Amino acid sequence: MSDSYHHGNLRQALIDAGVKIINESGEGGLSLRKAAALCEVSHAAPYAHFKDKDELIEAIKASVTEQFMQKLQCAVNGAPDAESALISMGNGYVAFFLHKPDYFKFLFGNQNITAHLSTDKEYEEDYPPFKLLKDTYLRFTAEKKIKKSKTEQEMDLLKLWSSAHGLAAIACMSQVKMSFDLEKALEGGILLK
Amino acid sequence: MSDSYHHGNLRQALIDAGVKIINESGEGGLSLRKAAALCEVSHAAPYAHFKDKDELIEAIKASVTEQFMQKLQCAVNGAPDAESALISMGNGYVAFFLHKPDYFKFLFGNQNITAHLSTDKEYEEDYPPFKLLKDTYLRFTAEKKIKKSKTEQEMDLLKLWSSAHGLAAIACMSQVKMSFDLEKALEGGILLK
DNA sequence: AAAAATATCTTGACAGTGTAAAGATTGGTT
DNA sequence: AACCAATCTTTACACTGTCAAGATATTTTT
Repeated sequence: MSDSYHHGNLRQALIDAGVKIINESGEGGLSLRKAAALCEVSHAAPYAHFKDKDELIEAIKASVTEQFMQKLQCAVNGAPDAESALISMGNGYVAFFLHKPDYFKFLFGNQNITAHLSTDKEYEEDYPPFKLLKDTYLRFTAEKKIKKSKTEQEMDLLKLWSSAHGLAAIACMSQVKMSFDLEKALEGGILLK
Repeated sequence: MSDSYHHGNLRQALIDAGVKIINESGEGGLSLRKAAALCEVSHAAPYAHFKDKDELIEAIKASVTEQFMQKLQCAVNGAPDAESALISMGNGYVAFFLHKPDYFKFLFGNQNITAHLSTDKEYEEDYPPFKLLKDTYLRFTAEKKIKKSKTEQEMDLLKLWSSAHGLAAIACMSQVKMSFDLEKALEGGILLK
């Protein structure tokens, strides 16, 4: 808390600095030393809180993923039933990155994410957005009393996830010219017919 | 051709060295100096052929994209009609990266690709794989005598592309556990029902 | 409350990186 | 034969991640 030697909460400050740098100059502009400088701290100070540059990047990703999850959770919570929750979650998935393309590149640029398509096991270690998708999907099949084999369920999940993710990828990573407004098209149901 | 000072074909040798490095250690292991060392040339020699590291990377991407296009073109050429060409192109799209996940990360990790969804304009500058998709799709609508509005066509293209791309992304960038064989599922028609 | 242990931060150093400038070597052109 | 442009080397610099050693503050122990 004292202003001189100890920062007080350098760990979180470094994460916030990282998010700021990514918003301003993308992942390419992110360096340990710049983040440290933003926190007015020496270039080696981060090593008291992170083993690696990678470990800082992981923490920044977790922070951005929290924002992402908030948006997805909102979309799910605002839906009257599981079916429309699935749809508005997909729309929220794409819309989030449509407004923050740099976040997409940062999160998925070279990162590995853990996901278990299987629906009959523990999957607490799943990538949180995927876990939410799985839960919502299972709620959907329950509400609609849909009976599907395990493999069919897994394929449904894979299709749901990859269609939303693919649309976000194309929209964020490519210079796509189109005559329609993608955000409006989402509401119109381009994702899930 | 002489062994001493001039390399002979350093430009292509650097590109090949880059591809090799990416296959062995991913994009993270790629540096100008390592590529130069592989060609047994000084660390500044690449600057006679490439303005930037980025320019070398672009050239490497073009080389990998050629391989990719070859696979897609094969898939299209081997199909009896445009409809099955569309399907087998999508399968080839995913299968290519399923065998070379590092290529996916390298090509789409942080890169921008140009694509014009509009079907009634010149689009020679489009990303070649997308151009092939667009051509095949137009051939398909012609064969089936399908009449669609411009917007509908663009949305079809976007859906086709993003579903294949999304599936490849999920398969390559994530540690997904599934109980079925994705490659078999592709042949079974998971992509285009 | 004093002392010891720990967490946090600074300084200095090193190898690896991209890139620029200046000079050496070569092949092709006139 | 003389010149020119292309190609390559050498040298240098700023920036990066990381480590080691030491300084300072906080917490724990006695």
